[in-house]
Parts: sequence; structure tokens; C-alpha cells
Amino acid sequence: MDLKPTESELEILQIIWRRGQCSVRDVHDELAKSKDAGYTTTLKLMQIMHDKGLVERDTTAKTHLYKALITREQAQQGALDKILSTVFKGSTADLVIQALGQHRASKDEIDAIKNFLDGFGEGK
Amino acid sequence: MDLKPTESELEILQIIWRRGQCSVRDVHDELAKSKDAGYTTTLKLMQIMHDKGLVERDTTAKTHLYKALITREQAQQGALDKILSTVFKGSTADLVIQALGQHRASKDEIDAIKNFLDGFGEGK
DNA sequence: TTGCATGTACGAAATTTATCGTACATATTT
DNA sequence: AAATATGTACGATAAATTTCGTACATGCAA
Repeated sequence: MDLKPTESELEILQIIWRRGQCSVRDVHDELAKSKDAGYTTTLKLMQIMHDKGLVERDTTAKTHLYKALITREQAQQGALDKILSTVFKGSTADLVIQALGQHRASKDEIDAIKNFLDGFGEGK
Repeated sequence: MDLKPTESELEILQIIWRRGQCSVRDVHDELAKSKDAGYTTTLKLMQIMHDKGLVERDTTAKTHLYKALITREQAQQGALDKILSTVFKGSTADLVIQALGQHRASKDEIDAIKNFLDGFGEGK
């Protein structure tokens, strides 16, 4: 099993993750807000995702309903692993610092991360 | 200008970043350790990268020498931006926490991040 | 100078990913 | 019932990326 969604598949997974379960129509309407592709394109993509085992579907009704078989966390981890090895020389610290430096995290976010670090690395 | 290297281009950029400047042969030998592709494949890729403006080259000698025109930091930022929007719902905090949670950063790394956060968000 | 190693150039094929058209089935509306 | 809307299936095409073969130039050793 591949487990590594393509870019387009990720766009679709995002929507499924948010809604939990959805029809091709649901996904396509959502996608159409930011993108411009035909309905059958979305359909085909979702069928391919089904073939790959990225989603499962309930075909009892005419309109099939899709659910994700890969979790957002799994996809996140996969994405992190990839960029860690391709651009961050494997350094998590570099990645974190670069992420925080540019993206102007809010104070709340920073606090959340500090708390996380405290509970993690115990004491300093 | 596109500025968004493909997967293969990133593999090559990594090597150029590490060595500062190199010939196709340098890159290909390095690449061959982990991968298995022909020399002309690497050559073609680097020519394409030159067309795209990702690298520059010195062609005075027979063996051309390539340098990166995009910095590692730029590529890192691009990679982060992409996965932030595709899998992390735009939340830097989520990304950081996920990165730290799984990858068992060393104590030193954690300390480095804490220091960074202290100098950054002032106050706790 | 001949032969071989090492280089670049570049078209073409192979792969991968994304898009679309068309056929066909089943609801729903009038 | 006929017409229309909505849905799936799926082959074909397009587009992007990667891989390779072949031609050709040049440096170097025998």
C-alpha cells in the first residue's frame, strides 16, 4: 500500500477530514470554491483514491459516501518526514525554528508549544 | 519564475547545498549511492534546473560547475508553507507539536528550541 | 593519430498525475 | 411517461516529471 497521497489527493482528503464523510458532490463543491476542475475529475480522483486504499466508501445508496482510511496525523507525519529528509537535513530543531521564525505564531501558540516542551523534555 | 523545485530537483539541490558548487559528475556519484539512475538523467535534470533558474553554472571549463540560486532556507520555507496549508490547516503550533512529538528530539534540540522561544515571544 | 574516457546537448520515450468526454443507470419533476 | 437532473464507470487525453539513448565534442593516454 502506498500511503503517500499526491497533491490533489491531499486537497480532497482535507475536505473529507473536515466533514468526516462525504459524497463526491460535497467534495467537488468545496473544491470548486478555490479551484476550477470538472466534476468527473473529482469523481475519478476519488475512485483512484479508493483503488489505492486511501478511502473507503459506502455504495449502498446511489450516491456513494466516502470516508478517509488515512488519518490526518498519518498524513502530517508523512509530510514532515519527507521535508525533514529533503530540505532539513533530518534536523527537527531546524524545522521547528524555521517554522516559528517565519510564521509569526501567535502568543497562544507559543505558549502551547512551551507547555508541550515542558511536559516533554521534563525540566530544563 | 517558478521557485518550486520538484522532488528530484530537491534531491539534487541538497547535494549542491552541501558541497557549495559541483559538477554533474559530483552530483550523480552522490545520488548513485542511494538511487539508481543514469548519468544523463542527472545531467538533463540539472540542465532543466538551469533553464528554470534554480541554479546557475560556470561553463568556461569543459566540465560545467553548478551553484544553487535558491537557498536552502527558501526551499525550507516553501516546503513548510505547502504542508502547512495541505495537512496542518495552517496551524504552525500543530506542525511544531507533531514534529516534536514523533521525532524524539534530543535534549539539546529541545533546549535550543526553548531558548529560541524565550528570545522570541518574551514572557512566558 | 588512434582509441578511449569523460563531457554536453537534446529529442524521445516512459511514468506519474490530473483532466475530461461519453456512455449509461437511476432518481425526480412535470 | 417523458424530460431533466444527478450519479457512477471508465477509457482517452493532457500535462508534468523523470529517464534514457544517441550524437557529438574534447581531453588524454598508448
